[in-house]
Amino acid sequence: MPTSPEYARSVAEALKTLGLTKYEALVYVALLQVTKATATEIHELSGVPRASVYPVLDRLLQKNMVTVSHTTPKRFSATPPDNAINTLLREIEEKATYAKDVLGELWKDRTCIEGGDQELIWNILGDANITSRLRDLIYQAGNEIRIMGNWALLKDLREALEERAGEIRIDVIAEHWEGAVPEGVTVTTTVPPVWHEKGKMGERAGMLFVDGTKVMVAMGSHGEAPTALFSEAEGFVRFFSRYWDLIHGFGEKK
Amino acid sequence: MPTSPEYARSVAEALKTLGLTKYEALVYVALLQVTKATATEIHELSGVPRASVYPVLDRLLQKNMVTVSHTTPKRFSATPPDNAINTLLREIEEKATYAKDVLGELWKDRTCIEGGDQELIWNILGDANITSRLRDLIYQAGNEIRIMGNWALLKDLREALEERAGEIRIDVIAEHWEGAVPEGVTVTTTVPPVWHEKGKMGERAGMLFVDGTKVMVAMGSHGEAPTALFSEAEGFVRFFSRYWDLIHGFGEKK
DNA sequence: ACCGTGTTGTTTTTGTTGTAACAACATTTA
DNA sequence: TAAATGTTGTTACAACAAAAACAACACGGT
Repeated sequence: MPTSPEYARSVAEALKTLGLTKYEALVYVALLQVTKATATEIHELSGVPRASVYPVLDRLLQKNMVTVSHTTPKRFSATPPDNAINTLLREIEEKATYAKDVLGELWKDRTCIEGGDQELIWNILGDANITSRLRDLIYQAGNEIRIMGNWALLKDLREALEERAGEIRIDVIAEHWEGAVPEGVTVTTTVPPVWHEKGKMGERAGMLFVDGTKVMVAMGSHGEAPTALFSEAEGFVRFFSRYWDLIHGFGEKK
Repeated sequence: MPTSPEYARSVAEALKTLGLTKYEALVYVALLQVTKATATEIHELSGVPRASVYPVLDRLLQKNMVTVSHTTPKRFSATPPDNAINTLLREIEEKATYAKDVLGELWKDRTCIEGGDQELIWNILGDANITSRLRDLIYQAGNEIRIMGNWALLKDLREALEERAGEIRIDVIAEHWEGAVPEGVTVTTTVPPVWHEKGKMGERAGMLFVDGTKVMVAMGSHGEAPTALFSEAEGFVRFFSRYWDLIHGFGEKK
């Protein structure tokens, strides 16, 4: 039984995303809590069946998470978590850059299907994903950014906006702005548009124009999982562009 | 069928270490090669059974690797690999730091079993793991480093050695040294000790002393998987220390 | 009525999880 | 010294869960 309280579960979960199995996680965590142990001790400490301990330790050896001393009986010892996890992580990051390389190539010369995809409206699901997409759009903007939204949405984009502030024109419409306004950014405060009133304040809501050709709109979830829309469709862009101008008329420069 | 040749397999492998399943990888790679596609097209492109495409796309949607357009039929589009993979990676790295935190705490106050583990000799398996361990030892050295080895072993440690060069005393014994010798490092060249002659030259071989109390010896694999030994056992340390002095007598400062 | 889409089950397969049995060895006991 | 006991390391295999592969069907549009 791990002396640790509830951490056990969440840590095991974390280790699993790093590529370990449940048993591997259990054994490693158990082994961390002593300086060394025999297979049987590990079995008692971790709750993993004794017979299963051996193959598990083999795999952990390959992964450089434990070391073995060839005495009788064999003794095992955990490598310090910092080293062990960094090793795992390096492996993963390596694969990641490789995948990025190859897939990036593949993607560059993808075949352009006729019926232009620019006319479609794409959905992005999930809060984190929406923020992530907005950030990407900001970083990849060519010459102009216009963004309007509540603070819940804007606060996670400050960093990205600041970084682009020097390079391209950035206009912001917000109910308010907390902290310093970055150099090169124009902030217009105005009465809350529709999406600010809507119930829960914590929900991200707003819209982002990039280069006058792309729009992303986050609408706040109506009970469902949060969803945002992205499009380069002309009608879609024009509609929200009008809306922007309308609101902009009300606002006051800051 | 993916238009790509043999990459397909290795990329799928890489994506799996990032937490995707086989189907998820296949679908994503297929979808990358076109600007957009319906479920049926994805099925044809990827070889994944049509019925399975839907749940797979759902999961990819959650992971922000594809977007959906709610037309009839639904259209799907891959998010650019850079963004997609970074999102995956961030998730994993987050878990990793969490695990490091919690496990680091756990490890700090592990219960010290009697029969001192310092008297044991520990085995480290695998080439990468050996290098990684050597590096860790170098970074964590308190006041002195002595290292002797062939170039195959030394060349991967240059960086680590350079970093510590200013802070602590470092002595190196090598058959030769390529490139500039870092400031603060003493290199002694000498005739190749036993392990240099042994057959294959590419194999890492050598020994590392840290603070006069810890030794790690990499012996070159005799057919088996490469193995290194680590110990703080007094007899073990003394034995190799003598050996060091012996070799050192032959060498010439450089 | 027909075709393709999207959905719902069910079977097969794979890999992990869990149990049982056993040979090799060391230690104790007679 | 030899038998008895207990532990270690291995092997085989049952149980289970998740993913993969297949089959069937309701629905909407033509």
